[in-house]
Amino acid sequence: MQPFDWNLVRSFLAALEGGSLAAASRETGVSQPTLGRHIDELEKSLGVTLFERGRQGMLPTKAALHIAEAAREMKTASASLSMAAEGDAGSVCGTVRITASEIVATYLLPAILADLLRDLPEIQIELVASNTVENLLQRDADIAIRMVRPTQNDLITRKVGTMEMGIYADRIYIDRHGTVTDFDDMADHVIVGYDRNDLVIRGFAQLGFKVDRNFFRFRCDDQVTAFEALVAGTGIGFAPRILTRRHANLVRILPDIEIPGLPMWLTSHRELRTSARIRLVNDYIGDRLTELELG
Amino acid sequence: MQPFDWNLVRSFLAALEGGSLAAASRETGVSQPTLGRHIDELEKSLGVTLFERGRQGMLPTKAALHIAEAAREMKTASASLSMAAEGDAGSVCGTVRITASEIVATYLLPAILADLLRDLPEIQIELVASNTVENLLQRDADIAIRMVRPTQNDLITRKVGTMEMGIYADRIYIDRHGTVTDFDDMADHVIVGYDRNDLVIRGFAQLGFKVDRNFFRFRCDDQVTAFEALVAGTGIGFAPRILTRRHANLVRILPDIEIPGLPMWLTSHRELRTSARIRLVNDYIGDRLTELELG
DNA sequence: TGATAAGTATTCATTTTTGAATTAATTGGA
DNA sequence: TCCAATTAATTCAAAAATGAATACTTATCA
Repeated sequence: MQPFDWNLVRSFLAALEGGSLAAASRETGVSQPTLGRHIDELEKSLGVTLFERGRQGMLPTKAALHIAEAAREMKTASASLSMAAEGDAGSVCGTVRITASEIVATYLLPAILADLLRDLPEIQIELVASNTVENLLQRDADIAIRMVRPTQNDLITRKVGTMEMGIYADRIYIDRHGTVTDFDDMADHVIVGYDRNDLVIRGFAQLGFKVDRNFFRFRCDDQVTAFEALVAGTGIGFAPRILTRRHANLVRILPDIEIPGLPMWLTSHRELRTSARIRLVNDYIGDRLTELELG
Repeated sequence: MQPFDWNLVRSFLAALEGGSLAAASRETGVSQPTLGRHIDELEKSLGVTLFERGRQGMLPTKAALHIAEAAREMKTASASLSMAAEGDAGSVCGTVRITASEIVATYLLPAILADLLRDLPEIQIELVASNTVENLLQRDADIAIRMVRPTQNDLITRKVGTMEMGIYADRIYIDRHGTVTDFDDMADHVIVGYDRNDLVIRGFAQLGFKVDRNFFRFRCDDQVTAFEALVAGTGIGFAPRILTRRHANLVRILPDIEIPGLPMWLTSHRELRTSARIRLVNDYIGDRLTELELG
């Protein structure tokens, strides 16, 4: 059994995930002809057809999907390896890549990062605002701040507080449509909500209120946009209480309804704890987030 | 963070496990200058020194050992990948690599494999007689026959019988030294045993007889050599009963002492069961071993 | 139907990687 | 102390991999 060229696996994964050689080429920076040759070679050395090519992009065969799992394991292990090495390199200067939910990245982190950049002059920051859970094991980011506790192993997680939520509307909206004194009144109002995230719906279910998607008359994928819509007087909506303090015109509605708060988790790969640089940033952000008055 | 050349990891592992570039070169078939350059390049792209070179071979640094685990994971994943592909390729011709304990490989398998080679003409066999447990996950072999149940996950294991043991001596020895009627008599005799394997010692402990290494006056690393020594009349020893049938001059001693038998496990990687070729060989050997009169 | 866009394959000059041969350095033993 | 053996580094010509440019194929849509 002679081993195959491990680099071919990287090209294979890129093609599989990109859906086409062209996409993979854009993603990886490797030229499209090279990627094509890599796939050819991998197919030859494994004796298996991996893609039906042509038409529109490359269509993975069953064999390709079968192989994919092991290929991702290789990628994960390679990321572990470079992380382990990074720890040994142990330099404090360089880039740290952070991912956070849209709300946190937009409204909470900038102030903290501004101070961090001032206090740690050798460090550069990349901030990715995204609600999709990046894969820390494959090092899509060094540090993640999320509202759900990560399930992957080998991650170091620290709870940095709970974001208390409330129901709010802008005074403009209240003046125009009257206030809400009872939960049942809300059926007559414009409710602002997120399109994809069913967190709020489940939250209501916990409280005994049955609502579905149609409960929200104004829906929006983007949490930041939804919050700004709330501030602009579009309707009634749910918002982290810490954000509403900055807007004097936001009025709390039905303060008696207890909405479960969102826990905030700061996460990084265990290997990264051996990297002085990332540990530094991790601790800095963690401390600052913990200090915030989230209630 | 730009990714590094994954092939460098293979060279790194070879150098680490071989202990020198030259050894790694012999092992992998890659030339020694190339391996050296690979290590250089890996060190450069990880920013870490991996080996103190010179003196006698290459001395791994702490960083190298730190990285090694992830590197082995990559190797394991790559083996998984090629095994998965092999199943999809589904060809019946080719090589199957088998590892078995010395006794099994020497005395039991040859007859079986002779038939197998006749019945399955497209298949080639590599047989490794070794008491060290090879790593099936890294594909040191496709099929393993062992006296201990493998503990690794992702392995498919089948018990193919229990090798009953007995205490024997050749008639030559008996004639010269007299027979043994009581266990305590054995202290006056030459006992043949394996040097490293403490299985027999533990077996005695289970039976309530306390013996230590010095109990064996003739010790030998090699199980096959030990058995042949027994046959040649060197002394009294333990042997699988199935082997003693071939030697009419071997006399069973103290037949009332019940020695626990050795279970025999036939193992292969789960992915390999999807390979028609290996499944074929696995089942063939499994059936034939099961049919043996091991008692 | 033809224009367009998006994809894969091919060609070829350039760059990179490789191994055979050789050199240099170190170790262990007579 | 010198010799033999073993090791890593260097040199250089040959082989392999790469990307820019280009050709080819096929969906999509007016």
